[in-house]
Amino acid sequence: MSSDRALSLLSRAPIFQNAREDDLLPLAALGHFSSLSRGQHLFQAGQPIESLYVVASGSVRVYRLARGGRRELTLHVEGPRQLVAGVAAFQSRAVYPAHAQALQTPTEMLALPVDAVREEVFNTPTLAQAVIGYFARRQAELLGRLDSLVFSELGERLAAYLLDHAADAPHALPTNSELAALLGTVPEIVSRKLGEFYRLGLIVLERRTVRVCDAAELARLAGSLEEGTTRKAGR
Amino acid sequence: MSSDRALSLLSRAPIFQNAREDDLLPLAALGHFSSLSRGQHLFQAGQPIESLYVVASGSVRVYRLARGGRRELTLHVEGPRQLVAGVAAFQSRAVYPAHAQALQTPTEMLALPVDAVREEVFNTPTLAQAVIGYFARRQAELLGRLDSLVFSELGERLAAYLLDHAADAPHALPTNSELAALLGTVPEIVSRKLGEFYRLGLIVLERRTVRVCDAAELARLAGSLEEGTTRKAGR
DNA sequence: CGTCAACTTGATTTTGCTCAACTACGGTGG
DNA sequence: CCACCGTAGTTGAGCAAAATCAAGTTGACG
Repeated sequence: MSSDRALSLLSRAPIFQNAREDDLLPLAALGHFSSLSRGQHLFQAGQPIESLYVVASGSVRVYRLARGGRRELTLHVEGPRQLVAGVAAFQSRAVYPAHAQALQTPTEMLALPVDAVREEVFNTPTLAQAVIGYFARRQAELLGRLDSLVFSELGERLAAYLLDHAADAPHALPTNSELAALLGTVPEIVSRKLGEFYRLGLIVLERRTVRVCDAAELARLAGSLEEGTTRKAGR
Repeated sequence: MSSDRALSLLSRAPIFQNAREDDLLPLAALGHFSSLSRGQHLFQAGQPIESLYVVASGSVRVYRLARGGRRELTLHVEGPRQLVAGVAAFQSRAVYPAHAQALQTPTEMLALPVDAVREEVFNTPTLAQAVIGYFARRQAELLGRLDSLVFSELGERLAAYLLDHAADAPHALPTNSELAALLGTVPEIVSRKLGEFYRLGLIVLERRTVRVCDAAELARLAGSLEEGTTRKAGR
């Protein structure tokens, strides 16, 4: 039965990890699964908000457009058990503030009606607490994005990305366009910078799979942010 | 008695607007007021979080530093009844993620111990609801900052600022350094752009007071974001 | 084998940053 | 009352990063 699957997914989602299964039952009963293929949209910015989603399998990219679609910025990429549109669901605004698109070919999503979720969260203190913690974490992440985008230049952001994703194991790179959206730039520049890192012997590229050779040097390139935050405070 | 003042401030703070006064009493009793003069720090990034604050009078700027202090980015400017460090208080991280500094010469703050606030919020469903709503709004604002910083260039951001603050009544500009921190750039560029707008007849400047003359043209300059979001969706 | 999308690369332009000089204004103390 | 100083503002010159435009190249797939 589909609501069994919904329940088991919900109870393992980080956002609901403190809830008793009983409290999740009504939500699980209201949820329904859907499946998307790569590139399909879960929702688009400006559509009225009806559901929030939990990723069951695959992954979803949440992004915003600008300059008439010429540029895009990826806000999050969410994998299994993660929430999509979780924050938007609790805003008074009635429309999604961003686009969401499946990245893999089957990407299965559990849709939950926002009203039911809101009611359930507000009536279950442990859930409310979990949601508050989740939002706070989310905001911390966003602040990090914000100042890396404002303060550091592309080389630093790319180096940080590589360290994050390919430090230990080799890593299959997304397309340059996706990388560009993640880093807040355009594909050409990503191509150039990757080429530069390769020529410097910092990374090895083979059929879109990247391996870090000189992690220390990459860290140095990525690191100008760290220095700033290490400064000792004083009044 | 000081806790009367605390109570009246708390009960009128937007974040607590749904709470009964009874629920706020214990917080009011634990809070204490302090006074800062312009430039003094309420806290610095990296200090352990002990309190969150409600502005009683004056205003406070929350900002981050980078490049060893050469650049700064103002995240929020909060006036009376607004919260400072409200989100940070609910993160598990133990230190403030940004700096906070008084902008006016008496700036009075009510400090509340984070533990007490957390407990109170988690035990009072209406408060939890208010906090969730507040966090969601906050995140929406941050997303707006994010994409204006990533997608639009300085002229657009400055035009948007002017429309926001000086569209109707004349407006006393902050110093160029403060404006630069708000817009994510350096004072020189602000000076140049303001001069440019003046030469184009879009604004009038007189002793650091600005008045908008040609709102329509400013809106056009600020507006390249709007166009993007108006596009019709379709796949 | 043809086509399409992604990637690469070069040339050019724009934007913003940095450095440095210079001006205007508001005190302060002689 | 005036010389002095410090801060904020303005402006110019040079430079670096990134965006843009425009070819080419490669590779996957039908």
